[in-house]
Amino acid sequence: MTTRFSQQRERIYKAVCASKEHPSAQMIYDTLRPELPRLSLGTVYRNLHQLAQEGRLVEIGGPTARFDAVLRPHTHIRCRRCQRLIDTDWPYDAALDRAAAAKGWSIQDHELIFNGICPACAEKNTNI
Amino acid sequence: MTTRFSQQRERIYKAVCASKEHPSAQMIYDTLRPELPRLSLGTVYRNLHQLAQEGRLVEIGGPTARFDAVLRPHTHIRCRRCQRLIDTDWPYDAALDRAAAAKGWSIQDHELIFNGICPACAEKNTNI
DNA sequence: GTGTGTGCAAACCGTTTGCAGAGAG
DNA sequence: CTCTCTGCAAACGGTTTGCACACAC
Repeated sequence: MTTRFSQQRERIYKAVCASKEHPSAQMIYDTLRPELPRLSLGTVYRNLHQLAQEGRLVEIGGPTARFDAVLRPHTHIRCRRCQRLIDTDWPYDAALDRAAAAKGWSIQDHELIFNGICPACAEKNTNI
Repeated sequence: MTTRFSQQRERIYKAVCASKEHPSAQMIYDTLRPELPRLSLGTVYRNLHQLAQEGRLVEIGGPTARFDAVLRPHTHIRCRRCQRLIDTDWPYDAALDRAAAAKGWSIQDHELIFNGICPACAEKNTNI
């Protein structure tokens, strides 16, 4: 039951912190593999979930999960072309949660994700 | 290239419209199977995507995709226990999109999903 | 008749899990 | 020594795809 220290867990945590883009499990795996050649993807998933459960990371839902070391609630922008996911400085509005707590639902939080095209993709590909 | 009429596509579209909860591909398949015993899940997926591309449906992202026949932008509440997904009457704030169009991103829209526990689940299971 | 749509099954991709062995305490 | 964590590989669930046939036009 007690959580022990593990080299892999710390490396995974640091990799999430170091990444500007909120990485997926696969991205972390790819990043760490050169340094930890025996690392397995299962270990990455297990540790990400444990870190999320401990509250050291936040999991951002989606077709493929992304992880975020910024714990304060905030909002994201996602690029529809390259799937890049970054923070907005648009503030998380806790008033929304209070207001939405109608209908008998108990609201815990909300996810606000803006969809669009990032500058890099817009430049690369003018049409379509 | 031209889109032809298909019995299945219309049934799938009507099934999404008829469902109060925003159904997943599997839900639609289960709903229609009794009436169309030869329907295949692949057909459901293909038609949902085509309907979304034609703008007759909207796809709501998530670990498993959900589909919505309400085209006007609006927001959702999701139950963390039973995964039920319903509409909020909380208005979609287009001002957010305009405001977020900083940093050179071209914002198309946003997804605002409240997470919480629905009344039914709250009643069933007081703890955990 | 031409070509899109369908059913079926296999493939695919992200994620989870069972197991035996390695490593932390 | 105990018990958690790891690597590996198999399994899993949602989704996509290749193929031959059916059906709309």
